[in-house]
Amino acid sequence: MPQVLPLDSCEVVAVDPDKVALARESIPGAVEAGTLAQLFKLLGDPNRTRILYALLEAGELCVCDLAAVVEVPETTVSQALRLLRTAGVVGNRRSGRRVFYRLADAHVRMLLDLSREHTRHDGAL
Amino acid sequence: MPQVLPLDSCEVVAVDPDKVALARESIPGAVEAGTLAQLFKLLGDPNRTRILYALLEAGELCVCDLAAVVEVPETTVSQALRLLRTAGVVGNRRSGRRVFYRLADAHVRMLLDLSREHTRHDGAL
DNA sequence: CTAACCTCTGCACAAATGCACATATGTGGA
DNA sequence: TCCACATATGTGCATTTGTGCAGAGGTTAG
Repeated sequence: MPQVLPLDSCEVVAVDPDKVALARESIPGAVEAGTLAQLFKLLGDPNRTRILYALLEAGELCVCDLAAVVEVPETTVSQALRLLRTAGVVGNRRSGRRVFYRLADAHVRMLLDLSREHTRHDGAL
Repeated sequence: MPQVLPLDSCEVVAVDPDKVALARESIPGAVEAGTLAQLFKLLGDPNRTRILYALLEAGELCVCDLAAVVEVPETTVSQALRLLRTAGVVGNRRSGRRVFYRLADAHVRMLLDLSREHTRHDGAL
């Protein structure tokens, strides 16, 4: 029967040791997983979600217009944009007193498209 | 949770009324945004993230092997899988005492691929 | 049938998160 | 210069979320 070993012993009794070993090497490490999770967490709030889809549709919007689209106070929008900006999900451009925001890159756009298609195709959740 | 304000307080002074009106019609409503956010929120935890990438690599794994790959207690894995299962992100198959989990559909797989590529391409965050 | 095993679930506590208020920064016009 | 406007930031509170423990299904072997 399996021998009791320190933590890393999990794989000794693995049902499918090959897959386990392979997966262990391939999956994101703690750091990369943290980064990925951070990204997803940012998308995991209805307000931020709607802000991003608004930018996906409109291309570029200032804070006050975003607030109008999403129907939340400008403060909330600004807060959300700060997080998204810090994470590199959106970029901004200053024009006079206003600051216009846009999606950062094509990956984000594809991500949003895919996700919406997913939730529509099979009503996940 | 999102909060809805009286309408007139926001949209009257829109800078770009056309875009605002267009975006307002196109973006996910409260319900769809909630569903999307829920999906992203599920991916927004390092443990769940690694579980999903493990399934992406290995194709199918039982709970105990997943615990070995991700290096967390089986209880934690089981909890995570319950959430993912409920949301339709993963599916499962029973074989004897074991339950094997897999990614639910191609959308999820593409989502994971895209995301990892994104965080690698430009070190987002 | 009983025992051993794998997985699932409810409960409780610690930690993280979003929101709104008040206030600060920065910009353009009188 | 001073004021009005657009956006940004810091703080506090209410809520949510993740995790581990203990015990409950459900399944196979003896």
